[in-house]
Amino acid sequence: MTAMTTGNTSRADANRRRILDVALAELLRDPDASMDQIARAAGVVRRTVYGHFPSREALISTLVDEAVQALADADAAVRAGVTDPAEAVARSVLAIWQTADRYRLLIALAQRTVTVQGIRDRLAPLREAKVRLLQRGLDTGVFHSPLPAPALAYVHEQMLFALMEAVNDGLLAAAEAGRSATVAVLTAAGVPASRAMELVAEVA
Amino acid sequence: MTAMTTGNTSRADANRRRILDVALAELLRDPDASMDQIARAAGVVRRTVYGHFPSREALISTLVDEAVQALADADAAVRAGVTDPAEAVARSVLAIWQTADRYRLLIALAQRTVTVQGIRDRLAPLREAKVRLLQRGLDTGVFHSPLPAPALAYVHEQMLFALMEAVNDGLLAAAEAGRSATVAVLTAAGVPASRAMELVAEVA
DNA sequence: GTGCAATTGCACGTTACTGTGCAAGTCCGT
DNA sequence: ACGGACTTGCACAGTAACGTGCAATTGCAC
Repeated sequence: MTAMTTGNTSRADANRRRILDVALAELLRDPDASMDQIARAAGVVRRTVYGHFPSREALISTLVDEAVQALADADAAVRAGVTDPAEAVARSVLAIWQTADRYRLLIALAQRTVTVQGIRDRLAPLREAKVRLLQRGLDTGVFHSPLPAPALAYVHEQMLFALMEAVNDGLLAAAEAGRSATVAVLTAAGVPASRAMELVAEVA
Repeated sequence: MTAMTTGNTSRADANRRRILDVALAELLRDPDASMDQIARAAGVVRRTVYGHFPSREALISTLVDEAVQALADADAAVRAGVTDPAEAVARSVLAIWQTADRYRLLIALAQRTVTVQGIRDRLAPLREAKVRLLQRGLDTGVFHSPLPAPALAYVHEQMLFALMEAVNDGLLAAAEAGRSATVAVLTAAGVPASRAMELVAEVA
């Protein structure tokens, strides 16, 4: 197991990649999944995982980094000069939905975790941007809610969580899920269902 | 430690009660809280907890039973001959909000848990009732959503979760939280914000 | 104030997981 | 078919938690 630190052989890279993918799935299913569970699920022995990641912490940290990156990218795509808050939210939700699993991991870990110090911190910029967006919508009367913007942001986060769960449990068709989720989120922000559907049709 | 099984002395009862209360709080904070953490938080030694509950499993199970009971009671109060689905939902949310912590424990444990077999089962009747209620609202046009009733039920659950979190984090005034939450949930079901506020004012 | 239940303190045995070391494989490019 | 990167298998030490037994102690109730 000596090397692997230089890691440039394709075989090792493929394994590393598979371990990360499987780890994401396993940790989603059970946030306390052991290294052995993850390794076996990846078709590899525990010892091999330690060849790629020095510790469980490091593995999860890598996962979190990738997730934050994916989210930031998705978010950047939204910020492309959209002025209407409702449209911005619509685009944002649709974008996030694409990286649903990673988003979900982040939220799940950020909710309750001493595990990786600073998930909340790394998510903070995104959260704040979202809050500002919602605030603007509330101020301009595009959104209507008795909730302050930060609370509404929490609600949106958890709604997406709920809808991913619903897809997992077969309660919601995966094909339609993204659009449904977007309409649901807009509706929760007080946008009339009719207007929400218009927007989604227009954006998607 | 011999006895305690007969448990009728007030001291033991008080301890048992306190352990349960503290355990609820600790498990809410960290679903993986150890028996030692719980015991210490309850101002008691680990060994004493085992005097009251034969196992961690049993302790949690008791907590779940109490929570389900509290929820069922709250739900029963709602079913008192209310025909309008929107009003029923409003009453339901307000009632559940009263037992927020317990509800939250249930959802948190039910989401991810091999721990106690059958939390989902024990919650199933309540979930189904909720789904039927939502379905009726969708059918009669009181609610509007692209989501099927079961998915909407998930969303409502998670919304409450998010709002409790928001209260915890000081983003939402505790005094107003119940009413705000109710309006938010109704809004998410596609009830216009104005109508939702009317309803809440009327019910509360 | 005394008695008995309840609590404590401590010492176990058990299980499960993490992270590491090392020797023996296995796979792939060349 | 050779060599080196990668993987496996196994063994190990360290840690943390569960659940239990027992003797000593505390504190209510009467």
